[in-house]
Amino acid sequence: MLLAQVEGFLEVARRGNVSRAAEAMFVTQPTLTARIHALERELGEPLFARTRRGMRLTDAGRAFLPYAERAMRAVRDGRQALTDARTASAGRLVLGAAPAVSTYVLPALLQRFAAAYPRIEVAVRTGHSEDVLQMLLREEVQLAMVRTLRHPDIESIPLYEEALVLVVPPGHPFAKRSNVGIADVASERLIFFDRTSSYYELTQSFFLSLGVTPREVMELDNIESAKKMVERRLGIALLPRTAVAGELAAKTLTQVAVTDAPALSQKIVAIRRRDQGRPSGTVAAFVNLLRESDPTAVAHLSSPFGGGRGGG
Amino acid sequence: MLLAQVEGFLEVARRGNVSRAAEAMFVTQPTLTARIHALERELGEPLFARTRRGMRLTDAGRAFLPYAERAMRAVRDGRQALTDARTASAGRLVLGAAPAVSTYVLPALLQRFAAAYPRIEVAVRTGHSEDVLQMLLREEVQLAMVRTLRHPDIESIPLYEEALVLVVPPGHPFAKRSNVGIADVASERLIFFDRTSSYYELTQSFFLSLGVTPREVMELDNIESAKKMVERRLGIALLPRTAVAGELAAKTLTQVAVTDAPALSQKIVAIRRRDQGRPSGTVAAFVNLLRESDPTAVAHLSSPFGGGRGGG
DNA sequence: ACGACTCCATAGAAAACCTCTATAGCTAGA
DNA sequence: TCTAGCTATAGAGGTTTTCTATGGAGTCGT
Repeated sequence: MLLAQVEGFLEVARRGNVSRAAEAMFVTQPTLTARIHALERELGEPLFARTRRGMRLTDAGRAFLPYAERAMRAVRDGRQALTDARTASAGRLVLGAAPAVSTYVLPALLQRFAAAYPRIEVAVRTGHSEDVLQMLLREEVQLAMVRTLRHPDIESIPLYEEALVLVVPPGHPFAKRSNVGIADVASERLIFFDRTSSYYELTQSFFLSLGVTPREVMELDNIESAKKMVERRLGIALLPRTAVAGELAAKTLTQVAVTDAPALSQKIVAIRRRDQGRPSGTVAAFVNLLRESDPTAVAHLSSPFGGGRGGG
Repeated sequence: MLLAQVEGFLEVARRGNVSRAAEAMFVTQPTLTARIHALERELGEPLFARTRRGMRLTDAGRAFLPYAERAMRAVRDGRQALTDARTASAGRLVLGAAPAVSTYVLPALLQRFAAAYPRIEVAVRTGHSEDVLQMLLREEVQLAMVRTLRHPDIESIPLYEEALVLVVPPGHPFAKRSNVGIADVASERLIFFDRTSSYYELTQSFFLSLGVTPREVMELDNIESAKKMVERRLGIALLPRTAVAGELAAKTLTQVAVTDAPALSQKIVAIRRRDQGRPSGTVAAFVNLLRESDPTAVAHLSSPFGGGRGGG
């Protein structure tokens, strides 16, 4: 069965006249007649009753009609869906993101994205970078924003460098001192978050590499809680710059520079399955927005502590 | 776009491998490759990313996939619908019927029909014969059961002859007399039904042709009410035999033969649009049932008064 | 009643398309 | 380096499709 036959069937059914239908379809009447005949032969039943006035649907034709319409509509909609996806005017985008990205970076990005592409439906799956990588490999997400990872089947786009900054409650002694060293930090009550997260590993090895052993006071499984703990003066913490931007601005937390330690930061990248071909449609639209956002929404989130600026 | 291309797309998407998909579709690999290429060219976008291991859907391909499936399903279901209709194993049958047919003849018929073809959905539109004819011409019904009508665009199948019989309440003087003449009838209180119905016209001209003028007592717009009136001894009536079969059996009404008048009856036919081609599927199934029913369910409804027996 | 008109069906030739076999190109893995 | 497994390509052959031209049937108007 050919779609041209189905389409011809619909056109003839609509107009009750082969000649007009043929004209409308830009073919000759014998061509369309042949298509109808072929379709009837294949279906084993006349779809039209031939009358003096033209073609009328038989009961069989009437029974087939809704299915023919459905098939043509499916094809038409499929074409439209591709056009939409190509122009990114509609479609669906499924993103994966590490928790810090999901909570502190994506909202602003998605706000801009939704404004630019209102008809694209966006879904976000949050998880630790390694878990998100697995989602990507299983094709549960199309694009993921995580810390730098290595895997043969993915390719990465550098996004930005996220600094871990030392935050203390307002009025904390460190806030007034001009010189805070890593040894000072290690002797304070420290608040860490999420032992299963890469941040934990990163911060631990940071201290170890500097020859100091932090005095752990508290470990929480999410950044929000850690911030609250610092605000309640239960300790100080090294937290992602993006996660404390609001509190720093509101002066409910104070950032303290550590003078004798290198910048502590982590590269955030967008990753994608290498075998997925060129990013197309919705993904491409989002990636473009990421690039554009770099000097603005994302760049200003880069910390003066680590100072890094994401590649583009 | 060809359905073969869409089908090939689905098969390749399912298996992730052109060669296997080709094998499954009983074509060679280059053929299927060509189909995929043609589809991609027509849609203006690669649907697959070619990898070492085979073919993976691109985002575009994934976007198109549900539509392709929908289209193929529509075609498959359409084929099935035609098969069902041909074997009358499923489908829809829309009948038109005159009130007396709809109320007194169809129930038994449809009961048998539903038993024979349980998956056929039946709808009945009731109206006066002329109205039902219009429905048929407007293709709102596929087949109609009405009194004999003449119209160039319809063809008729004789069904049965429906007699109008004289019914009186039990214990009525007529019930005991061996000889009731038309003059006797005309002098009784008569109950008619529905001036807009053909029955009214028929009964009126019946009396007129016999030179008697009936004394009309009551006119009702439906047969059920007329029967009730007779049962309450408000008069006697000429009613369709099929409509009083139950009451006669239950002896709540008594049939009286009129000795000096010809049979009064009306031919009931099934009509169909002439330009609809051979009755197919559900309609054919119903027509066959009508024919089979003639000696049984329908024939016994023919009245000993009129005595007519529908043609077949 | 006749002729023009409209409609679908058919014939035959030309063109387009599809499908095949054979083979190339590429990559991964032994 | 060689083999295996994948898709892409080339070119021939054959089927299919499409066209123009015409037939045949019936309707409508004069």
